[in-house]
Amino acid sequence: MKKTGKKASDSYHHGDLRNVLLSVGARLLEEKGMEALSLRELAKVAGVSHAAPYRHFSHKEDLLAALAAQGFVNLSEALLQAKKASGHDARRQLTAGGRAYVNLALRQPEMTRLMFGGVFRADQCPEKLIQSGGQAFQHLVDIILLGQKNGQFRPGNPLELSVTVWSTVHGLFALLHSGALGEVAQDEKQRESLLQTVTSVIGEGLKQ
Amino acid sequence: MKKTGKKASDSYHHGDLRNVLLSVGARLLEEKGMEALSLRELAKVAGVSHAAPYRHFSHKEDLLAALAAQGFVNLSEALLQAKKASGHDARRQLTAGGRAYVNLALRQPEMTRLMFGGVFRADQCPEKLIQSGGQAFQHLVDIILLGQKNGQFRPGNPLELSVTVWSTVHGLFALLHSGALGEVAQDEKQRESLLQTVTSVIGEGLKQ
DNA sequence: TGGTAAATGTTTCCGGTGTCAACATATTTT
DNA sequence: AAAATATGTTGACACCGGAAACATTTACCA
Repeated sequence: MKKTGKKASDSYHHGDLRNVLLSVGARLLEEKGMEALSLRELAKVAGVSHAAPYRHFSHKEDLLAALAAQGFVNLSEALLQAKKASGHDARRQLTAGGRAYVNLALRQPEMTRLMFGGVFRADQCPEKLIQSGGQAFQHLVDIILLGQKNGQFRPGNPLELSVTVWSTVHGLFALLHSGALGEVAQDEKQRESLLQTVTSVIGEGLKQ
Repeated sequence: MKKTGKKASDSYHHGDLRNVLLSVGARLLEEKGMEALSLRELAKVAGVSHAAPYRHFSHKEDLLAALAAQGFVNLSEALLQAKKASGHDARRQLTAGGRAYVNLALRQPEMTRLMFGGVFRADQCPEKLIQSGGQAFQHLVDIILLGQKNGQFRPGNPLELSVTVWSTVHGLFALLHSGALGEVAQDEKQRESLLQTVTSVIGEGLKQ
């Protein structure tokens, strides 16, 4: 077994294949879309034989799950960033987080589709995924808890309120990206106005 | 060309293949999931050769789009039904519609995933789809307009408010079905409580 | 240090899939 | 009835996910 994570010579052993597959996979995912991503092409781009990925991922869904887990980590970081930049006002944290979510999702629609698109059946969802997803969710719950302590938000089950907010923000992305909203989704200005309305409604609804 | 839509003899020509493909396709879609639905299996179940579907759908996505369009029609009907059963109170119409949406979506998750999952790229989304989707959306807009006329809902762009509501409801389904909510999604009681919270927050947020 | 077990990559093979082209048959139109 | 058109069939192709058998490199231990 290797220890140093460096690379072997140029020949038989790749040396860092798993990570390369993940990063190349993330790129191809956005480029070609979830359903068009093939392990064989991925292997070819990574410069390796078509069966090599199976040494690192037992099947395709395994690779997809690993990609999604990374996506949740990135989302988590984006939310944390937004929260930090918004002082101690829960409502401002919330709108900042919502904006960060939608922006990130629109920049990586295929990744987001993978994360929340129901690709992984709930009953056999990999543990790693649930865990990294839960961590991202926790940031939202924290905001709700802060707002309730401040008296900015209504009382009530904070988990349910968090899900409400998440639903709205994620639904907004889903509708924007599904094409169901037609031209609205394309125009930056209209999108911004829409986001404003959505956060306003949710903000008012959370007030106590 | 046939005219009567009846069936030909048992042999060469099927007589009603397009409709059969659609109905069998809808069933297989729910059973096996969107990504596992294959035209070849569909043809086999329909009792026809593997290339026959291509006489009715130019490619697989075409068949999927036709299925999704039918899904929008069904959604439209469900929303209309809910609206009719709720008198002239906009807020009651809204919660009834939301409940109808989530219930229908949970009963046909794969269909809903197909409709809103971003499978069809917005720029080349079939016209038929946009149209039938828009029709379902209109029912929601009507409710908002009614509420604004009644003074029950805040003023503002009704399209944006409609999108806000739709986002929340659809996002709730997406999260429930994605597995991101873990056990919550399985328990009928918790789900009901969640739906209650969501509609309450949205309802409050829409008040003027 | 040397030798062996484990890890990792390759080749080969299989069944299944979307799609096309060439062909066959039924239906509609003239 | 003949011709045109719609609809179904057969066969081919390239690609895919995945398993099995084989090759090579690396890690570990006596």
